[in-house]
Amino acid sequence: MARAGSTLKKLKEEEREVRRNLIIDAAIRLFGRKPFNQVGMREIAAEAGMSPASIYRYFSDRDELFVEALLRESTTIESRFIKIVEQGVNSTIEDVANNFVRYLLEHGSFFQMMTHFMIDGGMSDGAIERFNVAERHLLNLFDAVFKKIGAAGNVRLLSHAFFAALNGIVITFRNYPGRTSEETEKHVQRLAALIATVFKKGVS
Amino acid sequence: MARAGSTLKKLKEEEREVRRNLIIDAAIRLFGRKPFNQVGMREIAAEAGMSPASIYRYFSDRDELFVEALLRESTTIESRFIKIVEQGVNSTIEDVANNFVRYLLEHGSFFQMMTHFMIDGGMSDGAIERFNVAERHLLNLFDAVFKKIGAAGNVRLLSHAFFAALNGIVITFRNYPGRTSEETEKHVQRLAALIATVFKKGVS
DNA sequence: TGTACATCAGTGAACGCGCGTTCACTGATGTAC
DNA sequence: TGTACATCAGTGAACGCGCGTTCACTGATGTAC
Repeated sequence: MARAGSTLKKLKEEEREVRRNLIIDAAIRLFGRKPFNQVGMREIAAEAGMSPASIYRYFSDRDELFVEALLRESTTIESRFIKIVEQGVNSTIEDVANNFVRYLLEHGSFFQMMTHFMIDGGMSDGAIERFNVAERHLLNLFDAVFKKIGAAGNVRLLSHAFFAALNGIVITFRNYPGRTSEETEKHVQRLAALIATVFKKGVS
Repeated sequence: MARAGSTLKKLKEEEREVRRNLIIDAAIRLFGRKPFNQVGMREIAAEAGMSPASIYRYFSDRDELFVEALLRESTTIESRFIKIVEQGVNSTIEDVANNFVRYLLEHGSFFQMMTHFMIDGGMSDGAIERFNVAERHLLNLFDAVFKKIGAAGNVRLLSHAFFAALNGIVITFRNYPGRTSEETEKHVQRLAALIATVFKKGVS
């Protein structure tokens, strides 16, 4: 009895988790389509196929949902780069730069949430800490790449500059007026390649 | 009579221009203190010492005021860098990088408006064009600096990358949690100096 | 197996608030004769 | 110079809307005996 009961309880919890993820997925999909502060609870609910009130069965408020979404995407990008850097045999700076900006361009959701966090701020302390953990993991990977090419001096500082420069490229030229999205992508990748080259030549 | 009349009319117009500028000044001051979308018309009115309704005697709507404010700051930064680059005898890449990030850190207003424009978009076509003119002037100055140090290849592409990298540094580390504003400033300037060095070594 | 009760996910409608903006009015200044 | 009228900047109060969030309820599922 107790066994059966606890199994059912577990199933219930799992189902609940599935629902929760459905909502996060819906939010992430919408952030990929439009700016952060133009995505409302009603729209997320519609995208997830439920009523706005239902979301509040799973998240205490808007911020909690957004933080979960950001953290989920942070984990995704982190594991993607672990593969690229640690498992890839020829993971050059160019590869990393190219993959990073491609990720930002493709995952508009992550981009929107990250920049909103950086510029407007206002996240809870716990959320900030969790986001920073992911960011630090990414920086560790960058460190490894710079060490591999024999960079001199403070490697972490290089990673900071590299990370920030790539962010800046995407932020500055992602919405450049009068360009098609193909042109934008191409330009951003050219600039990312340039940054990679300049860093490669400049740090040794 | 006609002369006196037109003089008075002119004075009226000048006075009107002064009032208009008071409002823009107030808006810019507020953008320096808090994120873009947390500055409302009521607050701007209070800062300018008038009623919210009065603002609409000078600007047709919120967007028009914000665009004027952004363009004003764009002109300011432009003339500041014309001085630094063209008149300064020793205007190295390092100087430009340092001045640029310092400007962004000090003029939170320009930073807020620029990033809002880049990330959220949604400005009128005319405003975009005017903003781009200012941006292009800045890039021309960067071009001149790169030419001076004998950069090879596509100089404008270098300027794009340099501009974007510096933007990225400020955006990424301006709000870094757990740091005082002095530490932040120092870190940003260190990274800007690093970017300048890397570019200097990497482009020749 | 059947019945009475408890639990809880889901929801349409409403609440409360803040925002950009407009309305209807006042009062000061300029103009005409 | 005095008087009647026009213009227009300025404004307190209100409008209308959209948002995050909560309420009060329904109905399905699980539990006890």
